[in-house]
Amino acid sequence: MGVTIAEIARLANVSVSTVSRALSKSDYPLKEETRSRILKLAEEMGYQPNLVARSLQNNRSHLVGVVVDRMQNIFSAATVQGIQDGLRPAGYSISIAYSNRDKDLAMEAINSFYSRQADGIIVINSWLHTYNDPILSMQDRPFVFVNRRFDQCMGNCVGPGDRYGAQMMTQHLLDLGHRRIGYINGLEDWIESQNRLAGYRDVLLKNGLPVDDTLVLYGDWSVDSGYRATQELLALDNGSGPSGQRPSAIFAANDIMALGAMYAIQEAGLDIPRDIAIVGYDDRDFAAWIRPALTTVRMPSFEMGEAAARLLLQQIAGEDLEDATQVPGKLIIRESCGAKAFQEAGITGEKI
Amino acid sequence: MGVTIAEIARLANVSVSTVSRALSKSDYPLKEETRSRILKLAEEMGYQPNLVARSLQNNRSHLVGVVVDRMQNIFSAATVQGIQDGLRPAGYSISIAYSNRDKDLAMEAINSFYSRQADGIIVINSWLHTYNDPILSMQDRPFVFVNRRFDQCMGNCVGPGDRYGAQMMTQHLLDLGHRRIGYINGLEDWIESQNRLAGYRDVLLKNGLPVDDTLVLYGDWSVDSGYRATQELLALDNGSGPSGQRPSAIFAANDIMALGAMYAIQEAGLDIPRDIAIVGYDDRDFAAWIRPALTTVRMPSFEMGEAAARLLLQQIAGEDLEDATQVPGKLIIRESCGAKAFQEAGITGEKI
DNA sequence: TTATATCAAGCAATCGTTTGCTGTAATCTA
DNA sequence: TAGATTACAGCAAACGATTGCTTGATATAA
Repeated sequence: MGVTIAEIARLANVSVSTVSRALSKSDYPLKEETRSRILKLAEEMGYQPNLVARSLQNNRSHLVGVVVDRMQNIFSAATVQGIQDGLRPAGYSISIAYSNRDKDLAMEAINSFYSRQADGIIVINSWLHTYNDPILSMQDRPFVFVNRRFDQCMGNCVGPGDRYGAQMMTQHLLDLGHRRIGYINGLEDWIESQNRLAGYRDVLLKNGLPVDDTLVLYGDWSVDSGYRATQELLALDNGSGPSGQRPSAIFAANDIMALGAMYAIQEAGLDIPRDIAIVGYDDRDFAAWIRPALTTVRMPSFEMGEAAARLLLQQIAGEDLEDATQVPGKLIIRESCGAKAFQEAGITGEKI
Repeated sequence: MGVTIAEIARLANVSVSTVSRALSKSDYPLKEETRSRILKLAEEMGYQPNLVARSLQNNRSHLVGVVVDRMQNIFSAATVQGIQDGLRPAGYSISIAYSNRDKDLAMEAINSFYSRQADGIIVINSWLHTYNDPILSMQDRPFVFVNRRFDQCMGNCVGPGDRYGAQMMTQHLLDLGHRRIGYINGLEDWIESQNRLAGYRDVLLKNGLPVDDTLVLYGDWSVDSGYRATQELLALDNGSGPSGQRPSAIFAANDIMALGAMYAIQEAGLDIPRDIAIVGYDDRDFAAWIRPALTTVRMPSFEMGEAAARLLLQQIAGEDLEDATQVPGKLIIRESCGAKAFQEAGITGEKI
């Protein structure tokens, strides 16, 4: 199909080796005239190297396989973008396949990548909770896990700093003067739920505040579950002393439940954030669009992708890491937490 | 790295050709004993064919390159999922690169795919309105454009049936009894805006209704622009006869502006859908989460991906199409249009 | 029994590049 | 001027799989 170095060699009256070296070995001793003649010819003929042939020869495909659960997963998508940005400067392309959270499909994808001689594999894994088969088959080649940590391969893992993110957010609410903060967690067995709840607890304890279990409820990540949990929190207002009082702020473990919480609050005739503040986690696109705009923690999906690319490149270069990489999220302050009103009232960041 | 057919051949005491044929040429005359012995050995040794070597030999990479604008574009992501689903059964993998809406980056991606000997290329092109360079460079090989049509290559294009989608939605509103329907369009020079507006007009005209230009406003796809346009539409209510009356329904050309419209309506103390119905376009995830849930038209992103895969496979097989492929969207009826209340009131689908 | 068809499996070229080794001319050193 | 370097460029063997052609053995037909 395309132009080959053999054709260039014929037209330039040199051997294929000379063309090959003119094109890629800039340090090889070649007469300047010869080299430039070949380069010019290649340019004119529109030569594009055949990466397949090159791969076969050097045993380096410059291809990285990426496994995601679903393409539409917005977090995975951002991570893929980060991976690509991190890999492109090094001349790597990516091939992608989705697992649909199915172990067999994931295995199939990984095998297919290896058949294509991928130099490494990145698994964006928001679902595998235990370390098993797919990983075993990767052991001897460069690979990175994004989103899950496994003790057996800490150095190959990149995770979001969920605990740290929840700490930031909780501290932010404390700084705004809140002392009773409701927490709506996600499904109990998700690692995200555990880490975020831990971050919330960390900060309360550090500040000498009680962790009141009546303020911690569980949802299933859905709008409805956030709505119902909030109704429960609002019903706490039974006037029987501070411990029974409803919270002045609610921290939902994701934006979707936070949205449900907002509906419950508005339905109760209360104002956000004046009567009650509400914050979420993830920073999905709608968080900026709803009113009041949602204060939240941005998942560092893109940055995790960049980190994964770095890590993989290091492995390919032969270096190995000991510890897992944690990428911190970012506090996104909008309207629903009341920080703006707070600032406009001329109050500084001091606790009230 | 991996097991090669040469190693299998040595252990099986046969030549590499025999192994190759046992593994892939099921119709080649081989003694059954030999074949099964080789197959068993390959299985035991964990043989995985080297697709790079195979590609070099048969001049078929079974790889398809996909160019998207951004990975995070939720529509592109769904299309990629569809492409993968359509391509997998045929044994194709995909490589992906993003263009960031930059022509040079897109060209770079396309060239890189060709360097890798991709058997075809799919460009998910929700951005470039004219795109000559890449088209020219792809002319001689299989390729498909998703989301944009080009006269030079109609048969290689897959588009969403935006006009049809807007027709469906407008008809739906008419069926619910609405006669004055406000329309908030997107940016005027976007092809989406033009097609959707055309669909809205089609149905009004077909039903003998006037197309009142005071009811057609333009936004820039943002929440705010939908909000402002709706305020204008509400201000129409000046009591100076029917032509000055505010609409009883508003059709926004995307869900995001529809969200802004909702805020304007709620702020005016009106109820959705009782006082005024509001519908959108796209079916973004939040459309199902907001209250009232948004009636909208689902973009057939996934289905366009499947269609693109089919089209590409046909081209690879040597068939060529004449006409562009249109994939129709789907009407998603939720709460904001009032259809449910309508049905619950026992009214059938007849026009009032 | 001889000529012919059929079955099984091997030989070797090929795909496009890379690279170790070799060969030859030009240049340098003593 | 002889011998040793250096500078350029070609030969040919890889990389792993596929496949047209050939060969030898066996079965069938005349």
